[in-house]
Amino acid sequence: MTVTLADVAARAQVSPATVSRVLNGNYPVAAATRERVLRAVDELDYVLNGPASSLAAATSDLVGILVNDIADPFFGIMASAVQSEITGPGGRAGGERMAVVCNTGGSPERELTYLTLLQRQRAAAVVVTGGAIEDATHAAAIGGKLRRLGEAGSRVVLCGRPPADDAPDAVALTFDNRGGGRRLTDHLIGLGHRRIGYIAGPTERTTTRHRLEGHQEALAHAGVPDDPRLTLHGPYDRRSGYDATLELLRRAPELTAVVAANDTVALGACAALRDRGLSIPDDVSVAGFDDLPFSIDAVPALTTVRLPLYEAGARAGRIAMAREEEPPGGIATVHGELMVRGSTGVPRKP
Amino acid sequence: MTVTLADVAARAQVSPATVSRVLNGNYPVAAATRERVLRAVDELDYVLNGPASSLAAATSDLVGILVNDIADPFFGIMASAVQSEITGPGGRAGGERMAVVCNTGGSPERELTYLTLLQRQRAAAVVVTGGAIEDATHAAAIGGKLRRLGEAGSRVVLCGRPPADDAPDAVALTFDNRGGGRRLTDHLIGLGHRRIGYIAGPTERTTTRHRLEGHQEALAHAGVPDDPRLTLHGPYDRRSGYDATLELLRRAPELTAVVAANDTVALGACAALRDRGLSIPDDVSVAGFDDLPFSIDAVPALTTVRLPLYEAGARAGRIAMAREEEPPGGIATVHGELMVRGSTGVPRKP
DNA sequence: TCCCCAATAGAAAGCGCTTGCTACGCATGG
DNA sequence: CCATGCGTAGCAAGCGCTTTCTATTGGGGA
Repeated sequence: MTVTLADVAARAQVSPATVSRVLNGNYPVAAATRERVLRAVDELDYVLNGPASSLAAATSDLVGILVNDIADPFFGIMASAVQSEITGPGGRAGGERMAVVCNTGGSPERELTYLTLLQRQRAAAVVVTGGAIEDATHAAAIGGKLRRLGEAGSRVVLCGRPPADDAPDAVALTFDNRGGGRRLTDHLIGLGHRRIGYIAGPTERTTTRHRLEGHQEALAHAGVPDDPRLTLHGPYDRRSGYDATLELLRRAPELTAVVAANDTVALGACAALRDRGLSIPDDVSVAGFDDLPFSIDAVPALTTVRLPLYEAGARAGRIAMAREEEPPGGIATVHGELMVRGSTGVPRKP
Repeated sequence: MTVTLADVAARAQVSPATVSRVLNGNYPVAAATRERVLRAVDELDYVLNGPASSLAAATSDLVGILVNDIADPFFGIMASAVQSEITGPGGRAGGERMAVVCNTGGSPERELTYLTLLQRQRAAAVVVTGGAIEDATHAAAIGGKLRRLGEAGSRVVLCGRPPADDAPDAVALTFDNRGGGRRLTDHLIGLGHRRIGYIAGPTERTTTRHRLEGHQEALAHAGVPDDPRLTLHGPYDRRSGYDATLELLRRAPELTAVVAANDTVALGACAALRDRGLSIPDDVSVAGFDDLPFSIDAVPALTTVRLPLYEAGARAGRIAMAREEEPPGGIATVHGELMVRGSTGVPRKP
């Protein structure tokens, strides 16, 4: 029914071995023979059987990319970058690799499930994006899985996630969330803000904690008291920003600035302020994090910390494909850049 | 080195066949035996070899999702929806399926390459999103590929793309782009607009053509002359909206409304208008298409046509998994909903 | 009591490919 | 003129799993 290597071999009057070698191009085959084989492939419309090939060769062309949420451009951009780098020469059988983008929803269980699935597929490499869950049990489970993946021959790269203790051979490209958070709040304090609300991400995530720590570091450095009532946690979505802003306004009407966990949350914060009739930045300044594409189109444009998501993803992809050297020690820090725009300004209130 | 089925079998004191049956759960195995096998699996930390399994069973757990651009939420949302539906019970070996999100960049060549790769992997199903290229050669090539995929046992579902002539068995969930475009421009005409600029997407794409046709239909219906100088083509990005708006303003300063090919383009249009000191909607109304999450946060909020991307993707996923019946004739039209918001209003100009 | 069938486990034949090793030429050098 | 060696091609042994067919039970109806 389906055309197999043997059919092609028969048609080209060579052995299956020769056909395989022509297709993989890693063994000398006389030009005339190759020609004949290629013609037969074409005439029969032959398509290699991936599973059979992977089984025999004990490797596959699959590259896994774990993301928390594909629908979120934060992850979409990284995934797109990884993907753009993993395709190309160097692969077996056609040189094309396939990216498997796996949506974990941020759940460690699903993360684990997908890692097992990738291990099952003998993935050539795995890129894990997004912050880690801060739970010893989960961290150990995932770290162990990553280690075993590495041992089984998959290259493991963490992108935007701190190094995993249990997977020492995994390369980590870590975002400097703490430093970015620090600079953002430094900027606000520099403008004169003293009462600053902070809408953090979900608890128990490294990203959330690091950004918040940067914020607190800035407050401490400037001698501004850190009122715990001004820090709220919530998911990384617009709604959370909206609700939290309303709550902050209730708790501290004298607030002059709101720092959001990321740009999406910041957009929600802006909407809440507008609905309350407050002007940005005259009444309240707003700052985000990530600098996603839409942030510049907010009105006023959002002050934020730009994370080079595409560049980081591309680098992760290259490292995963061994086309770029690993950073020394397997760890590199990716810094963000403060983008000062219209949404932050000097506080008008006394 | 790596643990195999045979190792598990040895440890559980059963035959490999039994282990396989326990894992696949499609053959009666006594509870005690199953128990013993499962324990051995656990103790040995066994992970099934996917390629071997796929080879022997002649099917795989992979589901391909083709998108033009993962970084674009339009596709991200659909991909995420498809993914959420393909996972779950009914699958072999653990019941987990893997979504392979493939970034085609809108190029028919890459589309073809990925389809071949999926065929190679014996994908269980393939969901193709996004508009088709209107080129007879490419359409035939892709249609033929889809047909062969179908013949090889993969279920093929088109999501947001018109039916492919060459792949009659592919299910198609088509967006009513023409109707949406029609309603959008009807709305503007109803407000009193007569000079309406249209920033279309790239030429030769069904999506572009259909939306534009809807616009023209509305103009014709209202007896408004269709000035070809007011229609510009460009990619589906912000930049295109920005540049095209400037150009439209140059060509027709008396313009009172701009319809953009999608929300991202509309955001660019808004930015251009703001930079020109024009107010929205008093000087110029702006409308988008898709209703992506950020559209409501534009200032003023964007009038647009909401496409139920998540619902459509989810449905495509279910159909791909044969968990939902195919629409009659294999074709269903998904309608958009006009969302009237602040970015459109009665024209102020005479 | 005996036979037959349902329930369960095993043996073994592949699935389609890769690859180490072997075999065959033919040109070259001693 | 024969030994040497390089350049190609073929043989055949798996890779690890699934699944058909067969074997072995134990139990219930006749």
